Amino acid sequence: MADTTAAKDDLGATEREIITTRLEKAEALRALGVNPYGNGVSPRHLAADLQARYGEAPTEEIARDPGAWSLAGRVLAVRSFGKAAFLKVRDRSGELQVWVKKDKLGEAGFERFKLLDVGDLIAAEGPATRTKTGELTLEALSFTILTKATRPLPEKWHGLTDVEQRYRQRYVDLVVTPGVREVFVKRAKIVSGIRRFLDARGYLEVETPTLHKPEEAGGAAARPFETHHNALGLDLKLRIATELHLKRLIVGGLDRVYEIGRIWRNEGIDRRHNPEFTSIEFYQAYATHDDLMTLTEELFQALAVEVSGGPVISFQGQAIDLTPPYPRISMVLEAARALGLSGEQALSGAGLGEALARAAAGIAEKEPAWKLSEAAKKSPGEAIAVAFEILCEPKLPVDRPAFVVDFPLETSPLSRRRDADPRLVDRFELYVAGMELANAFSELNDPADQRARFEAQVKAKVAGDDEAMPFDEDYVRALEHGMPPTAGEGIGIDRLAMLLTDSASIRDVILFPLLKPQA
RNA sequence: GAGGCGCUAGCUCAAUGGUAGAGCAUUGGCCUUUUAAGCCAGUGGCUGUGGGUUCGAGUCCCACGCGCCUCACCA
Repeated sequence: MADTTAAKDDLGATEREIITTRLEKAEALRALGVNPYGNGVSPRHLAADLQARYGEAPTEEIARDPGAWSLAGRVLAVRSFGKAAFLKVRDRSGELQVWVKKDKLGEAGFERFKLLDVGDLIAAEGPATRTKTGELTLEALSFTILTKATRPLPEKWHGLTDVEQRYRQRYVDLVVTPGVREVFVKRAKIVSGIRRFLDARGYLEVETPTLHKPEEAGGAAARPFETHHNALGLDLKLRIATELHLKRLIVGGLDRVYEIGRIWRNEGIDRRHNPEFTSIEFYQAYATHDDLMTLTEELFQALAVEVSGGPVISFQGQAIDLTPPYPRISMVLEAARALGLSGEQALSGAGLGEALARAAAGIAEKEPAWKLSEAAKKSPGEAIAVAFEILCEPKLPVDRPAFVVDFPLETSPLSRRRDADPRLVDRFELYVAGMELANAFSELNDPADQRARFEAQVKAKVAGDDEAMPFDEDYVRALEHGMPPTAGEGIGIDRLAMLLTDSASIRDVILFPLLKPQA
């Protein structure tokens, strides 16, 4: 019977009544010879085709054109007049009004039409016309309900505003919330734009393992998800970065490689973090981190133009100009200056402890003050990084991106040492709108140095740093075969999508963000 | 993990501690140029869950669940 499906579910009386009624309509359609879940209908046109064909053409011109247009899509609104109705229909290209009239459809056709509900998927065919109000409209000579929607859509004016439901039922969100579809179209453009950009520069797209043996799960400071392969009896981790495998390919002579792929990090969830996210990492042999700054500027400008229509974007009310060049801001010098020291003093640790204590005393909030004073116990390089984060990061430019350069060695276990100052590495991070969007460096290719850095990581891990990297012996072996001088970069695709779609939360650029199960 | 805010009909929202309401949707009636169509008449509720205070709880208290924001961790 029609209501068995509805009765099984945990529904309120109103919703059950709606579903029951719609199931009865589906049965009524069957009785009239219409399969409420039919197929085999392929529309020959899109809503956008009619707009493109007629544009602002006057009514008389459209009337001269006998064109039989054929559309299919979801009915989003119905304005019914008894023997005629106007439907708002949407397909993947846009929306178009469909005008259904009893005298055009005939008695039988109109009986079938009367079983329509908002939300149903339909196909219609007929000539175009312009209504009295000037709206381009398809006048249906034939009309079919293709798929019966048995659940009601949210209210037509306010739509779905409960963000929890929007994320849990993204299929509804995409139907009723304006702009959601556009965000994901833009996200797709960003990814394809990056591919085109790198492909044009001779890069090869590759895929590396996402299941890592425990010793492989490095390339970043993060805690991994753990899993298990039954047949091999092998504990595995989901990758936290693609870095170490991609650089093995540089050793292998592929020279320019990139991978766009999913990364998993077993950490907190907030506006800028989802446990699984998408990164692009690319590596270019015979390039330096300076080369990558230029390349990054070109890429970001190109993507802004492609996705937003110009280099100046608007993010959360702030105009941001992505036109190169972006300022380079020295982590060491800025942190030192904020502490009242010279860069040399900060790096050598001279007066650093006192300066950190002074700075901590000058901060009202407890947490950052505590972090600053704790930093005095760390190495100068680590202390500089902490001081920069607390004292300088909030002061980075807001109306344009900024490269942070001059990273201390201790914070960068895979980066190449600077020839001019071995306490620093050739590394930069790109900050836009307060978000870290990219991280890049000239790669460390000295296997002995890499071995020492891994050993330091292992020591840190033993000392309690559960984000320190494991010792990847095979990666050192690869370096021993010789990796050409190389620069590499990673970009967070989700954050880039946030930036270019003006989205405040990473959940707004991930189709199905991770949420706790409902009670 | 900590703090703040929220959870009422399918959806969007009301309701001094005193009979849970409206709009949309839905159902029935009228209507062949509407744009959140209109007019008339109906239906629809375990107020997130569980305790407590009270003569009486959507409202006050406690616990729990889910979400959002801020912070911590992090990209």
